[in-house]
Amino acid sequence: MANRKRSPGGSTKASERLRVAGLRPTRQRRLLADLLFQHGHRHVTAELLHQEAKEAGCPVSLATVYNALHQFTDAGLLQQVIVEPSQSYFDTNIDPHQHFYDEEDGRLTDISAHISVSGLPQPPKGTKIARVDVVVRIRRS
Amino acid sequence: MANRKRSPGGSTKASERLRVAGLRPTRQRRLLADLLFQHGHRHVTAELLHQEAKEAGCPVSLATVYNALHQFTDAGLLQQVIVEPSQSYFDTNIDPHQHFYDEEDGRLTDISAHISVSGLPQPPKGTKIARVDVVVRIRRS
DNA sequence: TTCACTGCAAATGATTTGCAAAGCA
DNA sequence: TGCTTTGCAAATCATTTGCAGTGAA
Repeated sequence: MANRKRSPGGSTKASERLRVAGLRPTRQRRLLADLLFQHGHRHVTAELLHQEAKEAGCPVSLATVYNALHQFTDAGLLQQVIVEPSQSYFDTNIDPHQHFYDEEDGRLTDISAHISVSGLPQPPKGTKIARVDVVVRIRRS
Repeated sequence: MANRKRSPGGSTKASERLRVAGLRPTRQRRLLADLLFQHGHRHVTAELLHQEAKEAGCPVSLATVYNALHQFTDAGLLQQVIVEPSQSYFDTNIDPHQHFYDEEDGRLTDISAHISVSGLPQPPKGTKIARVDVVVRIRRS
């Protein structure tokens, strides 16, 4: 590994990101942030991330992974994607966008094309639209 | 109650619907079908339907409610709506349509307006689009 | 009579929680 | 040091399953 400069507190990219988000950059959170944000956009489940941490030689408790995923989401670093009952996905792409979801292999993919949804009615009175989720469910032909 | 004609087997509307769908019209399934289809379109959870059966004076085991909901769905009488991890909703409206979902009170509403989604890209090769789900998440202002 | 269906209770799987020990500021 | 965070194990919650008893054809 190349030596990487870091200040006494451990100011890597991940630490920076965490600090900005108002989260104390602990060892576990730094590792998870690295796994999540180091290589472009990703879609992960808690189980998967937990597994990756273990494989990275830095085991983190599953409970901590759950905590971190929710803290990251609350801090606006992640977005939760709901496509299955009984399993949560977290997306490192926090811009408004849509997904392909393959029900057969449980794989989630960002749709890069710009999709427009027209004809949306007014929301019921007393409410406003918080978000419009579009999930395109696909199957092997 | 008005007296309602029924053949020996119990040919109510519900029985008919079940028979057509290829499901044996048992007492429990008839009750659940009545609760579901008697009064226009509905969105129910297993827990809610179970509760309603109990209140109707015809308690049905929760396991049976789950079985029935899935059998009805497989038979094309219901559609499953996924808006929350950890809880399944079933919709008696099986036509393609979209939903408002209020995250605060967990209420699901059909969108009656015609929504069009344009700009959908080709699905990944080897796959085809099975369904496009649109969920408009709303919040109290 | 026979095979599908139901009900119960136990099993499951994802997620959460309580609490003592460990870690960052 | 003091307050936050972690890890473990136990608790929860929705859902599923195994299996013996029940019911529809």
